[in-house]
Amino acid sequence: MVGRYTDATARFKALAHPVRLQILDMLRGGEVCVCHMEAALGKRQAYISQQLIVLRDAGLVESRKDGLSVYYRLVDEVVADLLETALGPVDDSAPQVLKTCPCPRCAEAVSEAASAK
Amino acid sequence: MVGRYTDATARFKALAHPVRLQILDMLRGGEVCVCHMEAALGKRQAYISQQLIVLRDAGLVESRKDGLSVYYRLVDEVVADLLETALGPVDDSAPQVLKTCPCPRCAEAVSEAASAK
DNA sequence: AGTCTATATTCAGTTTTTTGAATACGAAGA
DNA sequence: TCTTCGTATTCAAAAAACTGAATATAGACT
Repeated sequence: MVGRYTDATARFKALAHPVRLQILDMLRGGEVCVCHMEAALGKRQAYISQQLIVLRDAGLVESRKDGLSVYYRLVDEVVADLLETALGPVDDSAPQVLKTCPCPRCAEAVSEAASAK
Repeated sequence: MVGRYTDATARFKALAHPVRLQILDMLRGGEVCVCHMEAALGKRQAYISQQLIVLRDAGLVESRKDGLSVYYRLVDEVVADLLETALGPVDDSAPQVLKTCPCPRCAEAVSEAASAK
């Protein structure tokens, strides 16, 4: 009963940061690799990694390793609900594939688009 | 489009504090005066007032003056929704009337209970 | 093994937040 | 008007978070 507020506090604290919110917003559309975030946000990789650690320590995101890339995703529906309430509905107008992202997923999509020309 | 995350950040920042969360949780049951919070939380009045200012500046609560007392309430449903998601359903097991609260509302209720003996 | 690539961690300087003490303000009653 | 009561504000010291630079790690490829 005593940790009820401190748990929620830790969660909100992690949410209270514009870059971290932006990352979480990206994750609403599904899992995303770090290089993707780097390309999309225009921030240094080390910086993004730092914020991801904060998010993971707060129990908001989980990660999965696939080859060289690490993919992050939201932990559960509670997180998604908080984002929905705070940010509104998911905006999927942002591109899912980025030319400057080196991960296999993006590289493949980009080369396919090029050969389809 | 640019202030989208900074707005939400400010809101989360105000939420990211155990005492402020506890105050907001109280307000889920309806408006509450400052002296009530003082009695319920066991914190000094000045401290509570500080936290209320933070909550008001973040646009989470509003206040109403009635005689000597000031009553606070949640601003809108968005705030209530965030609390619902983060804290779970409203817990109305806590006493609405406190013997150590000097506001008219509580004083009256306490004296009634005494005379009903 | 050596190298490259994607990601993670450490560290220190700077800025921001937190907290408590002291004090100010405004309304109501004597 | 003087006092009391409930609430608000100011201030400074302590604690915490932010940010950027440098560096470490782990896996894949040659």
